[in-house]
Amino acid sequence: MSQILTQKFFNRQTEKVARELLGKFLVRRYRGKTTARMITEVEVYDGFNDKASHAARGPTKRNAPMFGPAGHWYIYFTYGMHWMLNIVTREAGYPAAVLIRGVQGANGPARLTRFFKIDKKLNGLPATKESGLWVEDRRVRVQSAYIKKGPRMGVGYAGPYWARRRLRLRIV
DNA sequence: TAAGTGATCTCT
DNA sequence: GAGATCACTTAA
Repeated sequence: MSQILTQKFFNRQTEKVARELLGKFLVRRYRGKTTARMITEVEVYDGFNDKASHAARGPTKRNAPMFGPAGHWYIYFTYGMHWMLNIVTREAGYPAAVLIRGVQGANGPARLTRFFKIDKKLNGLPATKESGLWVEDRRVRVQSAYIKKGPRMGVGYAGPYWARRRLRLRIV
């Protein structure tokens, strides 16, 4: 039995969503084939004040989905070759998202997007079957003892406070 | 440890 | 319009 996560799931506190996303399944339907992998690692980017977030300096063309409603994808291109996948949380107007950094068999945010054939075509689309990329609850329970929190990767530019906050969660 | 790679952002 | 930056990966 599996259940597709709806907007309601994502329209909550970002840290809570991130915590509960661990153990859920990222599901991709692409050219007639469906692939699913369990989410194993995520990072929180929450609010206007988070200096590590793209939203820290207000809305731009790129980060627009972060300011939109929950349950939509925010996908951006970086380092000239990598796509990053985020799911938007919280209500419209409040910029927040969870970066999906790893699934079983594809560790690393850019590896996972390559694995699932994810690019800008999905940016801004909702996490539903219609868009071809969504998240399912397949009743896997991840106990807190198996979740490790640590500082987010590659955000040293955000200053010590925001760089050190333990907003990266992964299953160990 | 460092190179690769190009869109996006922030100034001029 | 130019220059810097970048929520990374790979190969060494």
